[in-house]
Amino acid sequence: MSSYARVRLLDAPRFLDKEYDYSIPSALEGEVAAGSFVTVPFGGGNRRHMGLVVDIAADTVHDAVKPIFSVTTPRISLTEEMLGLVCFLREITLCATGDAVHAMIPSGAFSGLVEYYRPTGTVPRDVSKLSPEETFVLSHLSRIGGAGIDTLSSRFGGDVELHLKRLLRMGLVVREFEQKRAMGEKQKVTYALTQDAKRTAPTEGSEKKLRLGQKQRAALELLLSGEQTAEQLREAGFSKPVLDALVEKGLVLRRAERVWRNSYETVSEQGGLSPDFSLNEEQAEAFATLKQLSGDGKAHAVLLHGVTGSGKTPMMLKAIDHMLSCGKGVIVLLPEIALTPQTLSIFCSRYGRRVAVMHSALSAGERLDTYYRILEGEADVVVGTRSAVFAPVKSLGLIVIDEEHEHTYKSDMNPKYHARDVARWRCAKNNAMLLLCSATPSLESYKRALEGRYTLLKLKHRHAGAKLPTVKIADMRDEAREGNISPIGRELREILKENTAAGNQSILFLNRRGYNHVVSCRSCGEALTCPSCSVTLTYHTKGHTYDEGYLLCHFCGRKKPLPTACPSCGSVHLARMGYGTQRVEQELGALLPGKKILRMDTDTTGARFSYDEMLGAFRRHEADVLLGTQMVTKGHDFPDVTLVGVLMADASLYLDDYRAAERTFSMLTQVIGRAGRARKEGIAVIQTSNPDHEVIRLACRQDYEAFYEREIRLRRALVFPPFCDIALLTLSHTDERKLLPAAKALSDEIAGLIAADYRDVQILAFGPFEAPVYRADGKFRMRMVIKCALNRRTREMFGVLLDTFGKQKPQTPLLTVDFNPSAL
DNA sequence: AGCACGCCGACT
DNA sequence: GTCGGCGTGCTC
Repeated sequence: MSSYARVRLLDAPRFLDKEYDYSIPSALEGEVAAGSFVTVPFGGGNRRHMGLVVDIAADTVHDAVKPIFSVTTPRISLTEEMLGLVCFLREITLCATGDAVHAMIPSGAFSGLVEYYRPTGTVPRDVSKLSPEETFVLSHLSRIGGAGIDTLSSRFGGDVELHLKRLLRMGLVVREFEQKRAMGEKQKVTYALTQDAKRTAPTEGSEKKLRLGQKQRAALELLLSGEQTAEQLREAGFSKPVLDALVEKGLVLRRAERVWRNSYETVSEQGGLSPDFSLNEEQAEAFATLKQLSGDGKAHAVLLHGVTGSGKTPMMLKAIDHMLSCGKGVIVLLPEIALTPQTLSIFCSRYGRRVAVMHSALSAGERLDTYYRILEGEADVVVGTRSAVFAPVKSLGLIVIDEEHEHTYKSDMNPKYHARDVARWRCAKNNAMLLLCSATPSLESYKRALEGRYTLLKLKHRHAGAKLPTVKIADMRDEAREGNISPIGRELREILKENTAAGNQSILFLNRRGYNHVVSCRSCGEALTCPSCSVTLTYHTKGHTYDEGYLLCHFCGRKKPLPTACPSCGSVHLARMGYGTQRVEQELGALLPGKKILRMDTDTTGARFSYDEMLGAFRRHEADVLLGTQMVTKGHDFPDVTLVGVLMADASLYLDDYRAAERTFSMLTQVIGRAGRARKEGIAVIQTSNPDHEVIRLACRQDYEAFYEREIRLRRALVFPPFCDIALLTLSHTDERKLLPAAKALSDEIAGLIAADYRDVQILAFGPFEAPVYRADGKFRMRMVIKCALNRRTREMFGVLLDTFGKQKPQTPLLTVDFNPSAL
């Protein structure tokens, strides 16, 4: 009884991403199931492609069915849940199957196929037909017996492909596709003396009999003090042959055990919470509800809305404890910026080796090991960033999303998924609980909670009697009128001086890096912009001298020296204006002589843990002022911080994004919550040119409910999410002239679809217009913003759009679709 | 995407 | 006559 495998290709563009039927050769019978990864012949040339078996069928409607080549090694395969998730991801993000799989499986699990060329050995009939280069390539291949495309092109340059094509056609070489070797397991090798060796004390005397060399004897002496790892021995100058000889002589035992590459093993055990902390009344009540919900074996979504400092972390830990005690696995998602050793130590000290950490800085090997540890059930508490939502946790019982409103949970690369959507799907599949935590929930989640689709739990009181800081709004318009151009206003200046003099710490927040925000020409008024992006360049100082700086594009990261003359009019009078963290740092130095100022932004936290080291130093009171961007708003309690200053509270208020108010509110609420968490009374100074703006006032009062009411009314009136969905269509190309006709065609195509096959789909289309950053990294971008209600039909329509635009000839602008993007 | 098939111009 | 241009169409 034969059966067929329904296969989707992993390395195919979207329009080829369909199910293809393949027969299962008898050699592979029983080896192929839904979820298996296989290689299959595809296309006229029967090129080998990687595929995912999505189903096994008893028959096929096709008459010419090809057989599967092989099952990939190692035999990694997707569970039913993961297979379902691949399909779900593909449908909701319109990505290709391959993109979905790569988001879920570490790339080291099975590396792709390598193109491999081998000489056939046939003698060319007519040598004169070969070009000198072709002869050269062929003779090289004959000499070494075959080579991969990578080595060939690095040896002969990019043109090899052409030469190889000719050689291929003449039948002088064949092309094969071999599977790259998957990443190996890491082993820890230790050496120890055998019982025998210990008994006979092989130091003096015995070496003559055994004919030990000097090195070998020294190695034995070292091992007398106890077992040593291969690494330690190598450092002590004992190479592998020396040790092998001792093993051979039966004096030393070599032991190899598999180790997991776990970069967080060394994380210090300094968790901030004692293992058996207790919940306060409010928390206990909320936890009781959680426990009760999880008891019915159904899927639930809970929104935990707690004011800043209300102790959401203890709640989270109790929920995790409970799930683990029920034998369930847990995933905890944190924003990238919050995934610090301090945070991790909370989990690692509590759950020890059961914890697996997943984030973008892991090496391929670490990622693979982590994946297997989870797969094998060794780790059942997964802590990580966005992509950890795909962790193959066994019997998943809980997914926690901390700081639920953070936009980092939305991926802006393929597949453009939102971790919240994936989490919801997985919880529904597993009858698990989704726990969303935030002091300032996203409007979308809060609306769902009010509608009863999520269970809403509130923590209204700050923990341990900590009080909210006194909030002062400093009107910067007064300062400007008086001619004060300093970024630090008078009021903040005074309070800062007092606070520092009293030995207290302060945090200053400014969401702008660099020294000067813009450099513009005094003669023609032109501002300097990045040559490949339409973004003004920021002036950064180097070291301590103001004039030895450079220009940096914050969009593409390009650096260039400050020109001596204006590129558009030639004038030498270039003015550096506006301010960033570097300039504020300098001003603080002058304002607070002898005090230590710590600047924290992407420029000062390049290395992997320096961010955390800085936070640690600040916590140990090694600095008086912490000045920085976004980063200072996150992180943990600083008990000695009694002053928080926000330098440009309205900077983010007038971005042309419908979420500008939400972002500003959330950011201000969190910064203000930084001050006065402990017993000490705190002050927050909010500098703004819009002191009467409602969003700023509400944030100062930490009044989320009022903010929600205000904002949701606006969204409803203007029809913005959560009252609709937004599809962002982007056309990009290096040639600006190609963009306009393509934009027109896109707009027409949409109109055509809406008028014909998709008459049932309601949309509101805006554009095409230039993207806010029209030119980025050398490419020009036109956009359309489409308001719609996302459902199967709407997505299908956008899918059709992607297919028609993807199928066009090359040289035509690329279309991408992003549903509910994190930024407009 | 790749690779076939297919139908026109300019070269030994 | 053949080699090679890239237009069109298919891939289980």
